[in-house]
Amino acid sequence: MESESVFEPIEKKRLSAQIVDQLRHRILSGGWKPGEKLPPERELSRSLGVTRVSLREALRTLEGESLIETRHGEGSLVRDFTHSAGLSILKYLMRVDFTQGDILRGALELRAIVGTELCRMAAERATEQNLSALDAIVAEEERVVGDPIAVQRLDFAFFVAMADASQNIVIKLLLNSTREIYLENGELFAMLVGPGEAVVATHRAITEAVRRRDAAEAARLGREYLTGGMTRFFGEQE
Amino acid sequence: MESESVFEPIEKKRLSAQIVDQLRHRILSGGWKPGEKLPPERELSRSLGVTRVSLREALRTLEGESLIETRHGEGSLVRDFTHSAGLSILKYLMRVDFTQGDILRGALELRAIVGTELCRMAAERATEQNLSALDAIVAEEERVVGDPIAVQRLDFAFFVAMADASQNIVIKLLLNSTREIYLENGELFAMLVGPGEAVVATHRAITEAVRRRDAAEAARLGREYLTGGMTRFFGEQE
DNA sequence: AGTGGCACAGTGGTCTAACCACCAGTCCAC
DNA sequence: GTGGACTGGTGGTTAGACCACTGTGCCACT
Repeated sequence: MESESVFEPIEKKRLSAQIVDQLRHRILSGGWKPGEKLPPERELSRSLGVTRVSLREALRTLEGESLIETRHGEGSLVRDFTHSAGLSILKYLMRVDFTQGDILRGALELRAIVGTELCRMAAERATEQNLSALDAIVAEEERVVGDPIAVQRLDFAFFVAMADASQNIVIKLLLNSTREIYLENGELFAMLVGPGEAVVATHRAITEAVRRRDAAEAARLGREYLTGGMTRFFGEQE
Repeated sequence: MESESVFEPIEKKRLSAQIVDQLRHRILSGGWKPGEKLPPERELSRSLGVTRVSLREALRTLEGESLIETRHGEGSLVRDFTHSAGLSILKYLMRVDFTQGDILRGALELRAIVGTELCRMAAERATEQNLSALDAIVAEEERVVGDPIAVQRLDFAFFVAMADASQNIVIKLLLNSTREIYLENGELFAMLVGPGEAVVATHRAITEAVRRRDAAEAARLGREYLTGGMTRFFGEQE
């Protein structure tokens, strides 16, 4: 869709965003442990070389991610993200090497589970419009089949379209949570899904199964497709 | 575990949190449409009767939820949450009646899908420690079996313990995203899961299947349990 | 000894008022 | 027509002050 520029965009980030990055990394990597208190805002802002205003904007973001909890008159506590945080932190968790394998494996497992049933639901409920959207994506994939990254991006678009077809907005939200992970790790996922030709063939087969309302076949194809990468990557799956 | 007080806790909320509630509701209910620009900060803060500082803290939270996007020199845009937001907004989306049925149905479908496979994975991977945790929850359930809300809370705890047993932290994060929904809608879910005795019986059966490493049976029990409520609520499932 | 009231120090919450930085449109000089 | 300067509108950041809440310890009273 969009053309790719040769140049990297210049990164300009708000102070608060930079602070968030720094503090979040510290929390996720265990530099601050659950239950521990952050330094007082006045002190922390001084150490960071910013004003309390900027720091506080950052704290609101971290609070939104359930990584900390701020209490008036007491201070800010680090929460146990394994118990409090949602999928929004997955992206950052994968950057903190630290058991990265486990996290990737877990993500792929969830992807396979949900993706399989997604195919089933799409086959049961897709409208003509949904089918057209799927067709359009497959056609576009055929056009760029030689470019692994382009195919991998369309692979994500294909599943978003399937989520639309499933008429289940909750699954769409779940997919949204994973979009950036998918797009930021183009090479990794390009390897996982295999050669472009195979991807397109599978997508076409799934689309046809959906068109025939053959839920069982759609689910079978989806499952095979989604577990294939895991097997290729981790060896034998359990 | 914790004893229940007779009194409701006094609600004290930060200004920024109140602003977030108000703006988020406006976005999710369609009062501001995707692509639309929010009023300038100076103007919006004046309308709300707060300073820019408080407003900006609120905007950082909304940005973290991917409901808006703020650009230096331009303004803040409303994003299309169906395309950008993650599961964190599900809780609020359910409060905006507006197709509430669809959202609940979607959430229950996802719950059934993931829960079923969760049972399978737990059976394949649970440690002795995981099994003890499951036993403890079932025992506690037996103690409070007459109190539907208490049972419903333990139902959630049971699935968290199952997620621990699955050794899949990504699914744990997914569960975290739904915790508040579960706890805030005690009566609804208490009705969905059925009478306490049945809940406990199922949990015990699942625990035993996990102990025997009988993945197929665990999955079957889980599936039956999780789709039961949907059928009861929505009538025949597809 | 137990109770309630009070003062104090530490910390988050909010406000004010500037000024800096970026963006888009306009107009002008070359 | 191309590049540069100007300008108005908007977000980003700063500084410093003051308000509000929490926990602690002391004290007076019972």
